[in-house]
Amino acid sequence: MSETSWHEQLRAHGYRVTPQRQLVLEAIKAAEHATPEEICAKVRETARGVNISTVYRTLELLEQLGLVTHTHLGHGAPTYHLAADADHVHLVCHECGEIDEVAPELVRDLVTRFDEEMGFAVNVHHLTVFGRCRKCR
Amino acid sequence: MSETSWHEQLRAHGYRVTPQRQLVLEAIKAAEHATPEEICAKVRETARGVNISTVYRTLELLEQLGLVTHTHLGHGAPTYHLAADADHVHLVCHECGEIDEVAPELVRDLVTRFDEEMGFAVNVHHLTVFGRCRKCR
DNA sequence: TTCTTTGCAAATAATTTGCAAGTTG
DNA sequence: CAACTTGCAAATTATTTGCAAAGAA
Repeated sequence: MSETSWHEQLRAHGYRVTPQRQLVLEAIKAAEHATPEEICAKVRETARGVNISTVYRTLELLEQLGLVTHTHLGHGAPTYHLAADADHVHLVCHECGEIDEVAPELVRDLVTRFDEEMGFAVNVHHLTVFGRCRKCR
Repeated sequence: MSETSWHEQLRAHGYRVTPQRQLVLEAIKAAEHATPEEICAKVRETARGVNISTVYRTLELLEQLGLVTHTHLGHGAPTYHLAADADHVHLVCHECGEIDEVAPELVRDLVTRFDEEMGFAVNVHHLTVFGRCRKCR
């Protein structure tokens, strides 16, 4: 997504472009699997701080606009990604906690099947599959 | 699972059979998709109360013994099931929140594929697939 | 200038923990 | 009775909300 594209996407919906929103989006770009708290910390490293509640509000907004997505990799806080980078499925090992990312092709049949057999459109970006990895079996 | 079987399973691991543990297990049996808070409330309906921290500790124990499992059906608290009843995959609609359960056969190919291609053993009980249901598309 | 957004502090929700008192085997 | 469990209250963690001040268009 280009630099200006999301500016316009915000404005088109009556929202404003603010430094805080830019900083949060850049932090998400820079970090894979960042929780709200981590995003907040990351922003503080490089610039003036952004309040944690602003982070929450910004994430909600960016997700609603389709710029970012989130998934749950465990018990704690959800993790956010750029929607453009999110085209993968997460594998999480219950045992060692390792997180792996695999191509969405691996679940293509599943998506097709759910669609055809029950009219359910799977959100692949949100999909996290738990189990036991090769090393921990 | 028989009445005595889990008693022995507890004892075999050095744990004790207590009324609280029985009540929690029965509440899970009676309710589908119960959160810790709901389990606590359910127990209070029918008998002397059980403290919420006891519920948490009991759930952790029962899960560790393989008697119950949990999954995440949304942002809030996780939901627990009897492991014996948990042989299904959850579908959750982002839009209307409806929760559906489908047979694990629908994901059998996925399980096989992850196993063969990456040595990853999928925990089907924990699997929740988010998306958009027929009505909300 | 007008309407949106932010920061801050306080409110909620979801868990977890320490510890003395109660219970099981 | 010794070891395990529970209840209770307090501490944590994650998230949300109200509101006045600051900022974008």
